[in-house]
Amino acid sequence: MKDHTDQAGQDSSLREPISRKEREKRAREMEILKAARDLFVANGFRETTLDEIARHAEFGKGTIYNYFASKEELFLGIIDQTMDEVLAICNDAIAVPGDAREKFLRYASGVIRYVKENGELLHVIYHELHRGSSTVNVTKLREILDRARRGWEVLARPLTDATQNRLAGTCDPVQLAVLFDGMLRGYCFHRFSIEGSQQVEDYSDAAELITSVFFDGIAERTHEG
Amino acid sequence: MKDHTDQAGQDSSLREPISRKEREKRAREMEILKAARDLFVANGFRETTLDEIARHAEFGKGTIYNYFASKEELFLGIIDQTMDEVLAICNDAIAVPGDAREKFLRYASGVIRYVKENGELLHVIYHELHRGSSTVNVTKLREILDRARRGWEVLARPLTDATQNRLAGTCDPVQLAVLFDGMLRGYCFHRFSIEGSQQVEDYSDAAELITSVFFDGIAERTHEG
DNA sequence: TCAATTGATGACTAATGGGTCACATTGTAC
DNA sequence: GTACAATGTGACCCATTAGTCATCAATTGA
Repeated sequence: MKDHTDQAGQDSSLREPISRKEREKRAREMEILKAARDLFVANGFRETTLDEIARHAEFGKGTIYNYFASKEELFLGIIDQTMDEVLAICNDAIAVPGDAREKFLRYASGVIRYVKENGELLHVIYHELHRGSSTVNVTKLREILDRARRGWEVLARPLTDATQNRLAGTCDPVQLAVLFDGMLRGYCFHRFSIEGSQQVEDYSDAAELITSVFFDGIAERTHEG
Repeated sequence: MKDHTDQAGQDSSLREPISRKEREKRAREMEILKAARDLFVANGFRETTLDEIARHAEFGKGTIYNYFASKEELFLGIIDQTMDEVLAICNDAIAVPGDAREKFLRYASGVIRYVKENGELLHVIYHELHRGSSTVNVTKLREILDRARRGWEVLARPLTDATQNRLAGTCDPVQLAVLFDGMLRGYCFHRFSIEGSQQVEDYSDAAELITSVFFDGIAERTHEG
């Protein structure tokens, strides 16, 4: 899906219907998305004005509307990107060779890094999802929720194996993935919002702690088989 | 600083500085808080207008301002109530006789019930906390965060005992309480927001699952001592 | 070179909603 | 009953902001 700019008129251009104009349009679209995202991350969705976005993207306000029909649509574009990225973290994690523990460890450090870099973006999105009705068109919302679900399903996959998860027969693995995700987000909230993120560069300790709690629990191991 | 209008001159009124007027004022104040809370729970903070609150409380809009200086102050009043209630759940939980596991089980079912009854109130509050700067006066915000912290500290207390927590020496028990809380909120988000809360009346299963994961982990127990 | 088409622009519009205030209503004192 | 205080009220004010559109600039094609 990459565009190759064969300007000298090679035949390959027949198989490449994306013109320069189209490419420039796309590039500008990405530019706007990028600017909007920066501001949403920093200030939240509702508290970011279109004028700010336009100024930050170095476009006129009217221009934004040549690319996105509304502020909501712009936001949906960003959600799309984000969901893709999070899903990528999931897929990357379960591709790790080894047992479920190692996959979850990778997922944990992936998410922590992502939240560190993207601030409250995920939180803002979850907040919007939370309150379906008013803000965002409902069918689009369903679609987004489905994608969130898909992420959990990917994570749950290694947990369906009884050798990886003593509760495999007892409860829904997706439920467990949700709990793991909850711990992660709880950690991130606590670390980056409550305590004022004092420049700790390495979060692998945290990822390991969370994974360890999830798989081994915090109780002293007794010798019951 | 209370005015005591002991009109009939009984001696007992000396020991009772709250006049009828004062009581009625307080009652009306609570009435307004209740109405505002209903709407915030249903629709969120920003999306609730003062006109709606006034209409729902059956007062004129101007009257609201005789009791609260601003919409923000009204919201802070609700946060105060909520923090008290959550702290009460914490204290109730650690008062349960038995080991840490039983206390946490109580906490879990308390929180799940609370979220079920109060909808996204907690989420709305956390969302506002998240984005300190703009919305809410900063010193007040610090105070609120401190109260959240205090809840975790209460929960962490039984975890400082090494017989209750194999990680007692290794990591901060407050951190662990945060993780537990994260699982709870993850669960609630998933149950009440993502999946459309199909009338399940009993959530003790969930509370038990979460507690079990937290204390025992999901890994198959091997016989390593 | 000169239309013509495409696209950028920001002053403007309309709607929203927090906050105010002059007036109305109720309660109290004598 | 009258005067006075305290409290309730909603029409109004004004700042904010999503969205529009007449106008302008750039590019294209002949």
